[in-house]
Amino acid sequence: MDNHTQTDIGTEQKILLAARKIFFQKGLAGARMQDIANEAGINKALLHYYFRSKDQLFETIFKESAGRFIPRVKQILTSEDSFYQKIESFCTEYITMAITNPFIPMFVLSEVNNKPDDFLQKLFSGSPPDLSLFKKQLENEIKAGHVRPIQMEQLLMSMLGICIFPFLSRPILNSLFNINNEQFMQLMEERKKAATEFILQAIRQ
Amino acid sequence: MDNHTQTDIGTEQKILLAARKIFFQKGLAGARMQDIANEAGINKALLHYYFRSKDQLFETIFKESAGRFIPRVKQILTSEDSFYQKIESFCTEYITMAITNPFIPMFVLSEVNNKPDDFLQKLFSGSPPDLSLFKKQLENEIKAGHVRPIQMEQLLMSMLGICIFPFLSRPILNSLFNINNEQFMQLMEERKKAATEFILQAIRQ
DNA sequence: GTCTATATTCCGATAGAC
DNA sequence: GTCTATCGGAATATAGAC
Repeated sequence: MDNHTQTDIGTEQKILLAARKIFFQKGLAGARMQDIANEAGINKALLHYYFRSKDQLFETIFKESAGRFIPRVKQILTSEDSFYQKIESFCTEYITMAITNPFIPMFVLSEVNNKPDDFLQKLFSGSPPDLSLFKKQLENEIKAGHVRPIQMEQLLMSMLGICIFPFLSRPILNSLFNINNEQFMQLMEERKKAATEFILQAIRQ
Repeated sequence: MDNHTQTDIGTEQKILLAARKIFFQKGLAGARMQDIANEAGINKALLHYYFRSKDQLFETIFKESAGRFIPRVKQILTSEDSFYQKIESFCTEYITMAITNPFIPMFVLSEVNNKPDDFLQKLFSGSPPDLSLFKKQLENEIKAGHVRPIQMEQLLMSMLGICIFPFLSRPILNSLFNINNEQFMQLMEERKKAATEFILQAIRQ
C-alpha cells in the first residue's frame, strides 16, 4: 500500500474486478480487451502492462473461479463428518458460495465445455476427489436400513444439480417464475434449507 | 460418400450438421466460419451463399435447439396428466431428449447467459409457460396429506436440476467418477428411473 | 452452385512519448 | 505507470470467374 486514500484501489485490482465482470458475462471468446479496459476506466495498453496477454488475464480469473467451485466437493465429501452432516454442509455451503458468486458456476462449466477432454486434470490439482469414504458411508446407511438403496453416483449428481442448477438457469427461471434478481436471491436463501430437506427425504428408508 | 446415391445429403444439410457441431462445441463467439466450412468439407464462401451471415446461421441452429429444450417444460406441466404422471413424464422425456441431444442443454443455457435479460421473451414464443395448474395440483396433494409441504418453485428447480445438470457437467462428472462417455450415457439411461424415484420419494408425506 | 481472390472490419499486441 | 498511435494478423463478408 502507498500514500493513496483508503478507498482508492490499485490499478491491478481495478483490472481484475473489470475482467471478472466481462469474462463472467461473455466468456473468454466473447470478451474484448477493450470492454475490460472501459469497465476498468483505463486504457487498453495498461491491460497488457499488468497482464501480458488476454489469455494470461483470463487464466488468472479462471483459476480463482474454478478454485471456489470445484475443491468444495472435495473438502466436504472427504471430511470426517457424518453422512447426514455432509449432505447438509454440502447444500448449505455450495448454495452460500453461489449466492456470493452467482456467475461462477456457469462461467466455470461453460469454459470447461469448450476445452479438450483432458483439460480437467489441472483443475483437480493432479488428483480428483476421492469418493470412496462417502460411498462407504452411504453403503453403511443402506445396510443399516436407514437409507433406501441408491447408487452413490446418482445421489451425488442429484445433490449437485439441486444446489447448482438454479444458478445456471437464472435468466430462464426469472422469466418462468416471473421474478427479479432480488427475488431470485431470496429463493436461493430459502433453498439452503429446502435442498437439504429434499435430499434427506429422498434417500430415507 | 463415394458415389451419388440416396445417402448423399444436400449442401444445406451438410452445412447445418457442421454448424451444429461447431457451435455446440465453441459457442457463437468461439466458432469460426472457417471451422464450419472445414467440418462441412466445403468452401467458406458457400456458407454465406446459403446463409447470409454468421449471425443468421447461428440463429437457425439456436432456434431449433431452444425449441427442443424449452417448450418441453410447457407441454408437460400444462398437460392434463395427473400430478405424479407429470413428474414421471417430465423426468423420462427430459432425460431422453438430453441423451439424444447431449450438447443442447449447455449450448442453450450458455448462450442465453450472454444475452441481455429481455432476450428470453422470444424463446417463450410470446408467453411463458403457465404453471398455475401444476401449482394447483401440488397444493391439492399437500392438502390431501399425500405430499409434504413444499414450494412449487423449489420443487420445479429440483426437478430441472436433477434431470438436466448432469448434461451440463459431463466433463467434470466423467473425471469425478472416472468413467468415459459411453459409461456416462449408461448412467443417464438408469437415471430416468432413478430421478423419478428420487423426486417422488422426496415429496411424499 | 462452387470456387479463388480480395476487400473490410476488428482485435490483440507493441512502440514510444510523457 | 499511463497514455496515444499504430502494426499485423485474423475473421467476416463480398466480387467475380467458372
